[in-house]
Amino acid sequence: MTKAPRHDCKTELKNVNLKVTPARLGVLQVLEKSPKPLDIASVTHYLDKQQIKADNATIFRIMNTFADKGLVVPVQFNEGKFRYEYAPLADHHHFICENCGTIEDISDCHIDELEKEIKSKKKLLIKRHSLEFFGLCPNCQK
Amino acid sequence: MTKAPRHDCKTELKNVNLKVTPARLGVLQVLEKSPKPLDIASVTHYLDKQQIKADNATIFRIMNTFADKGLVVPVQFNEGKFRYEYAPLADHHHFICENCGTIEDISDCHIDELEKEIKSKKKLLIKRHSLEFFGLCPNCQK
DNA sequence: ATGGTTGCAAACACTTTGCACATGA
DNA sequence: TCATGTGCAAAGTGTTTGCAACCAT
Repeated sequence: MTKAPRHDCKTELKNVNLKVTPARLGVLQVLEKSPKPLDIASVTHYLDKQQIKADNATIFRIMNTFADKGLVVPVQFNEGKFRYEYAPLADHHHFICENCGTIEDISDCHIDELEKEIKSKKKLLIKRHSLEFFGLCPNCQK
Repeated sequence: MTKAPRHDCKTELKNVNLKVTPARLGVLQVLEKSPKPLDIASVTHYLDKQQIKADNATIFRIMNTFADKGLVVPVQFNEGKFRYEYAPLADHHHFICENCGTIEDISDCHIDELEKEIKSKKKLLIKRHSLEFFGLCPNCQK
């Protein structure tokens, strides 16, 4: 699998015809370094800490733009809100603790084979899938 | 002792210690007969047609109660709202057309094996999972 | 009789939008 | 410069909640 150049968010933005602004850079950076999908509140908090001033509406707009451009993937964990995951990191799945909300990565899912099977059976064009597991993490089982 | 019919909604409600009311019966009925998860608006619409008067807040409350009791499973298809599926029908998966919103059932997913694998590797207690495929249905590919 | 249910309205959380101003290329 | 991006405030959804009245058991 190919990896994007590591520290070049600017190029990444230019590649998809987006102007480089502080808010966009900040959002892209935090998403790239986050091991789990982030909600808007978390992104806002990160930008605050970085002294990057950005309205909530702007962050929503940025996320929607990024999603359109394929930079991020919106996901929902039955929380009633969206989270966003940096697209190149999005080819794995998640376990969500129903008690404390901890999110853990799950990989090694051979869904691809399943997708092929479905494609051949029905005439569906599958672009992506989401697979989440819900339950209790080790701590919350006690 | 008279034997209850198989799909007796009243009995189903009593079994989980819920009082039998017109709204609850209506909600349970429409969920049982629906081939796909329904959002609140659809349920409201159905109740209207059946001349069952019920406030939106009541329907939300009923859904949450049903979810607590395990009668229904809330699901999200990245639409920004919840849908609800009658639990006994919920052991399959879905394909959602990103263009027209059509929902199609997908079955024959052997995720169970995967779950076992994960359980043995990590100390996670998995209670359920959700698997959705997104893409274009036959009509929208044209 | 009484506790569980509901209607209503208000509050909430999340997300979108209109418009004027600011900014990157 | 000029199209694009942003801040602000307002509005739009979806969902929850407080409280009084209501109703199933």
